Amino acid sequence: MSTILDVAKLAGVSTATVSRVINSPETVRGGTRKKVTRAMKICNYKYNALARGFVTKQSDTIGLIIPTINNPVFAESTSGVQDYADQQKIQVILGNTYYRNEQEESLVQTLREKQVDGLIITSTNPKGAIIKTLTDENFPFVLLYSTVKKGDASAVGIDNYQGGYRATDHLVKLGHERIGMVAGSFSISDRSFHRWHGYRQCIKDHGIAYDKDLLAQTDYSLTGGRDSVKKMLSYKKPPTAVFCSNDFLALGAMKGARELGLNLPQDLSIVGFDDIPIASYVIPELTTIRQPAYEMGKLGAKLLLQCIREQTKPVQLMLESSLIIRGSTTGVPG
Amino acid sequence: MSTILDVAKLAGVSTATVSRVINSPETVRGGTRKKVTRAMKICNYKYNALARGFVTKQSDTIGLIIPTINNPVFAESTSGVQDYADQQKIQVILGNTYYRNEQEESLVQTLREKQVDGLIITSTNPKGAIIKTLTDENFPFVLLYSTVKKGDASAVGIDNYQGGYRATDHLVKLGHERIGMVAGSFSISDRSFHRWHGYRQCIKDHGIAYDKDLLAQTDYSLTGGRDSVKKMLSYKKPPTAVFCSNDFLALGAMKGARELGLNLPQDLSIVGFDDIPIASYVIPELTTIRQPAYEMGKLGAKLLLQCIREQTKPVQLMLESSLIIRGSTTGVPG
DNA sequence: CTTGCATATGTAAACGTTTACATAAATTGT
DNA sequence: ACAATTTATGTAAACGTTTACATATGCAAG
Repeated sequence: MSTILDVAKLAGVSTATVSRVINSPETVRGGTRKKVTRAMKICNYKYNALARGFVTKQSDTIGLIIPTINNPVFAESTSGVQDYADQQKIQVILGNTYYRNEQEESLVQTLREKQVDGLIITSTNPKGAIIKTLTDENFPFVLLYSTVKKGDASAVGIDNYQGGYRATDHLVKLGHERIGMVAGSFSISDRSFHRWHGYRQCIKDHGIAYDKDLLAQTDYSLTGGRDSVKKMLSYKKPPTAVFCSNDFLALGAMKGARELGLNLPQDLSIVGFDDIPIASYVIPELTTIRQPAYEMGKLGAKLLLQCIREQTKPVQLMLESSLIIRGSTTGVPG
Repeated sequence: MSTILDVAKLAGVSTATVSRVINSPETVRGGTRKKVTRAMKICNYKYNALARGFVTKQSDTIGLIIPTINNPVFAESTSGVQDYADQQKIQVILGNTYYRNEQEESLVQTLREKQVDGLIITSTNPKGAIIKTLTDENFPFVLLYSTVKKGDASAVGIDNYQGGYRATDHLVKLGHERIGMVAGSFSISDRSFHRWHGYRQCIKDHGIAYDKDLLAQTDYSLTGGRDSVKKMLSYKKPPTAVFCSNDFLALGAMKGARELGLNLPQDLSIVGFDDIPIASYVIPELTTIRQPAYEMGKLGAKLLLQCIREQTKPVQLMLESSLIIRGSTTGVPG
């Protein structure tokens, strides 16, 4: 592979000049520029961005750490991050934690060794040591799907408590009193925990007694949703509605309910969370809390680059989520 | 940030020794090793993998280029790639082309400048100039979701023709004679084209006349599927079954049909392609051609690393796909 | 104790850029 | 045509590792 030096020799100029035609062509006279570009063609010169990163100490690369790319909501925000990064000529290294903290830790370390300029993290434990170290060492990063409203880490997220409250409120208003919740494991995601808080507060506010049997914690999967709901429906006093802390769980719940012979939504109302694209394409269409995943990713990337380039102060952005009422929820029977 | 040199000074050894305790600790005596690790702690030494990559000329990074991470089937193979890479201590830079050839080209270039060790590409145009250049310059890469059975590029894929044939055959065997196809645009994906070939050959083999009005080409999306099928169903002689060239299209078709008041599957049988996770969670459950996306990704990554490390000859791997019969297909009415 | 050998450590160049600074060349005004 | 100024180009060091090679150290056998 040929280097800048080869090009320089061939063109009869110095390496500095070649570097200049690459990075600021307007500063080199037309004639020389032509000589140089011609020389580059001739020796099929390929720029080495790694070498550049090495000297300038910026790699023009950021790391994106998410639980799993297989959840459409994370895929969506990943697109947002990538699109913004692409526009800014930045590359994105993607890593999945599968909700495992050690994996998150090792990813952070590896990516930092790779000299990424910053990190966007959907953390499994935003209050934990990993994030704290990052903050202490003043490494640029932003939290995505964050639950924090303030602090010394930049973050973008939605109000999960509010989301949970709204979802539950919708069910209560429809007349439901036995409302179950199928949540992602709290130990794995504080988002789920906040959503549950909203749920709990809402039923309390409406004078409905809390029944801990109506809370299931499971992994964020279709099967998790299905199995949890089936168990719940087997109780002597089954719920007439369930709030699921993401759409996968909700879709799974739909299936579980049907496998038990229920009609939807008459026999069971279901609310999801996220509003993944497929949510409006199933029957009944899924009532859900929409969160602006793509925008979140885009904004997160924007914030990170700001933080990298201008050393901005940490900010926490709370985006609006909204209840999308579709066909999967209806009044309580009878 | 401290460097190897700082550590070396502090420990009273040479940089070479420090480098050795990092890369091959067994070659340095216990005492020195301890001095060094202690010094590393003290100055909070952080390894610089970029600098390493610069000198060793390998970045331990590969690029993964896909049409869009928002299609679950690509998300699935991406997981496969990442899991294998992770296991091999390799990072993955992800890029979306959104089925645009120029985007593919610019991604390939940028990633090569970033000195990725190799590329995994789900190409929009595997016979085009981009791939040819890569081959000519002997750059390590493997094609994913490839349609090619042989050639001088490594590739892994399935037999899309066979998939299309099987899907159609299933419908024919059920008694359908007016079978539509909702395909992804041929100009954008030769996979879709191969699937259509299978479809065409199959109906021919069964003596069914080909009706070009029963072919829709659209973008690979839920709305694309919905709109195409609605148009088709508005014909004087509408199809009684449709084969969709991916599951998103099929799910969209389901919705479209229902919006027209049809009952599924009685009024319209639908076959998809991919078997994305949600396919078995909708009602009716989607009959589809399953392709082993995760395995494909994993295998692609494995192949690529082999190619990088051992300069292996190009190989083409054809994985098995299979027809998964579920509830979305049934006999022709009457 | 030596000698010889194996093993551990040190030396210094190399990797391909960028960039501060120095110098040379072109341009302007007189 | 010359000085003064502006603009273009060259020089060389720096970035943080690795690694071939040279040297030093430890150890075993005589």
